[in-house]
Amino acid sequence: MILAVETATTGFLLARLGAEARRRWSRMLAEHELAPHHFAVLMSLDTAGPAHQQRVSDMIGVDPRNTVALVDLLHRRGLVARGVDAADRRRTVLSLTGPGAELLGRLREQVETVEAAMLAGLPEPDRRALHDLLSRLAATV
Amino acid sequence: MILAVETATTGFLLARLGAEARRRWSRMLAEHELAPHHFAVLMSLDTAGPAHQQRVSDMIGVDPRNTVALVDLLHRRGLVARGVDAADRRRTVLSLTGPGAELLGRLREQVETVEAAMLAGLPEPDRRALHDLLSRLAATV
DNA sequence: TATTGTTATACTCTATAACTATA
DNA sequence: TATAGTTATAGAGTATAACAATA
Repeated sequence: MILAVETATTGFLLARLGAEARRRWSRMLAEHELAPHHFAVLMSLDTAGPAHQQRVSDMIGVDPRNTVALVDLLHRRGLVARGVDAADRRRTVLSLTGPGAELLGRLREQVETVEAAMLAGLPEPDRRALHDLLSRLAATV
Repeated sequence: MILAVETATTGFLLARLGAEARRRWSRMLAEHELAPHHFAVLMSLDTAGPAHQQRVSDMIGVDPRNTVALVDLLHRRGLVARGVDAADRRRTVLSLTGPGAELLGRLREQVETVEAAMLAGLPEPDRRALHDLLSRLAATV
């Protein structure tokens, strides 16, 4: 894959490689009849613990109105539970169910395999450096 | 914007930040009635010089069939020229027109402003390191 | 009055299938 | 037979507007 690397901006490279990562996730997750965003919801709940729907939306970068359908599907499949926050009854508290956590574990392995293939062209120290830089940028954006 | 940074994979961070970069590009380019991919086509032609449509597709990561409409719009606006490759008449050679190059120059400035804002949370040496790592990864994927 | 979640909807982006013209 | 470009179209993803319940 040849890219306009010489004059490409950082944002362009992020968008370009992000789309590629998404495509690879997509193909893998399709076997489980899930989209990348569904996996992102599961992953964010595993990281943050039970969280309000809006918090989840922020974490995965999906607008709250588009998060509704994502959660609906996961809820129908029994992978996440919906609860009402007693302190603020407007809020829905999402949490991983047992089956949700179990599936997430298996998905994570497959995702790591797919990503390893995509990042294989970069030596290990550089892969770690890239991950670190992306994490720090993500925390500020 | 809080992110599931701790357990996020590199691919997730790429997709997440790539989508954010695309959103910011989008808002800026909308003033010129262009989409991110249109700008990417202009940028790739500026980098590679006259190029076959399929080469452009590879560079910007858009499927050739979806590139057709992108080029149609740019061609209608007189920003890119379509020519036929004499050596292989199946091929369309795309090139920047004068107005295309002129508009690209102005767009590039605005894009750089938008991206600077997104990357502001990262110190300059890290921004350079990130750009370098992304470039090298892009060359291998 | 502001915020959380929600619906309906329109729009954009991406992918599946198949055609044409050249090679 | 294979490849470059194209069309049509369905599906997935995203954004605009507005609403009900609660704060």
